[in-house]
Amino acid sequence: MTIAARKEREKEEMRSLILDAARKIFLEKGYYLASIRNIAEEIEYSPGTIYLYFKDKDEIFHALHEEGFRKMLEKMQPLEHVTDPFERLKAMGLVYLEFAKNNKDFYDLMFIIQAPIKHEQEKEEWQMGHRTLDYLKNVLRQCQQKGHFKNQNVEFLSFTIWSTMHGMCALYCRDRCKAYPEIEPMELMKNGYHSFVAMLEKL
Amino acid sequence: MTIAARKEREKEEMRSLILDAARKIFLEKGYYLASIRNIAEEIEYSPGTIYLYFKDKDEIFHALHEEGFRKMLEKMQPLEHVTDPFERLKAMGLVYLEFAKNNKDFYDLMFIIQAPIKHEQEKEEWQMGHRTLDYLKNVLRQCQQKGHFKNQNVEFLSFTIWSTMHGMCALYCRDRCKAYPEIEPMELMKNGYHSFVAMLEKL
DNA sequence: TTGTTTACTGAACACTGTTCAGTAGATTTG
DNA sequence: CAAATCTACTGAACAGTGTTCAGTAAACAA
Repeated sequence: MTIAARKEREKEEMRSLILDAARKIFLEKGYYLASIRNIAEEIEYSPGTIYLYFKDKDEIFHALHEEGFRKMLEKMQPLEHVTDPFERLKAMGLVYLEFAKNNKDFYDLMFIIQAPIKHEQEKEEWQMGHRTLDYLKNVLRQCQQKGHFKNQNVEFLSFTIWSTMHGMCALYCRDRCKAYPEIEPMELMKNGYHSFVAMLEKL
Repeated sequence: MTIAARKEREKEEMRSLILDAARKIFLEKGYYLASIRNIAEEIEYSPGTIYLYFKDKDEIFHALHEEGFRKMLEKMQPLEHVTDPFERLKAMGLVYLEFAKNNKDFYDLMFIIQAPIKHEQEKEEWQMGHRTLDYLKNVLRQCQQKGHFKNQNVEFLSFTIWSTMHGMCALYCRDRCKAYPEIEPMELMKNGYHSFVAMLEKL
């Protein structure tokens, strides 16, 4: 059994090796400019080898995609301990912004790049998305119980909030913040976020 | 002179022909999947011909990019006649949303896809962006004179508003509205926008 | 009619994702 | 231990990509 175990381990290690190289190349060049040959060269194997561990380029991409979501959810975990729902909502926004700042390329890969999506993968990823969105909606409902967002529909409000956060991060990732040459991108994001929180507070 | 004039005209016509085909292919497949050979086939010329009219694939892309901005600014023109600045601001948002809805692929091409940008092109496009952004900031300042947005910094507020609008459109273009399976995408956008306007009104 | 200019072609180059026959080495069997 | 099998890997091949450029045929000027 020890041999089979070792082989299993080696297989897992090889997958990691490929994924590490892929992460580097994908985050450097983006989906379309990253090539299998680049990744193969990085780990000093032939291109064909990669196909022994991943079905195609897309499967590698989606493995990284999932990794990104795990990374983000990890950062969100500690917020469970913030009891006041509005405070938790505000903290969630900051964590989101912070994640985009610290993992610019990951954010791009997770939320902006659209790689050809196979149906099986789609399901899994939507589950991830639904869970996150449901969490947001719950926080909003809790806020409503505390008197916030009177007469607001949680579905639409959650979309607005998601849009604003995503919009900021998308503009940041694609360097559109240059449109404000006088202001540091992160200062812009933080203060833009404060503007938005001010709106939420008065709503 | 008539011959030279005709040649000039023919050259212009050929450019248009290429651009028409390119628009079709680019909007169908996106930047990376659209190929010069596809475009050439569409107009029944050899691939080499296209390079007699455009420096490279990028130049074609940016010609379409510009076309998109002209299209959008055209839709914004009539809003000059809305005298109340806050009403104008609200109308601008709707026009923006409407544009993304009616020109989904164009919006994607204009605001989400990032093609390798050459420095010369960058300048022109930033001018476009700066002008639009300056216009937004001016409207916001006029709103402030009418009592809106007290104690708000126009720079940051404009970024927040831009982010929200772009966020909605980006989620729409990349089919993220599916996260709300019960709600029609455009209903989501319109109502999300109303949520946002409600916030702006109270700010 | 001859010479020149112009518009266009399509083969070539270096790249891409992906497949698959072939191989060298590790493992199992007799 | 030797022979057979099995496994992991290779790298050439295929059809595609953007781009270049020598060659050509038609339109124009002399």
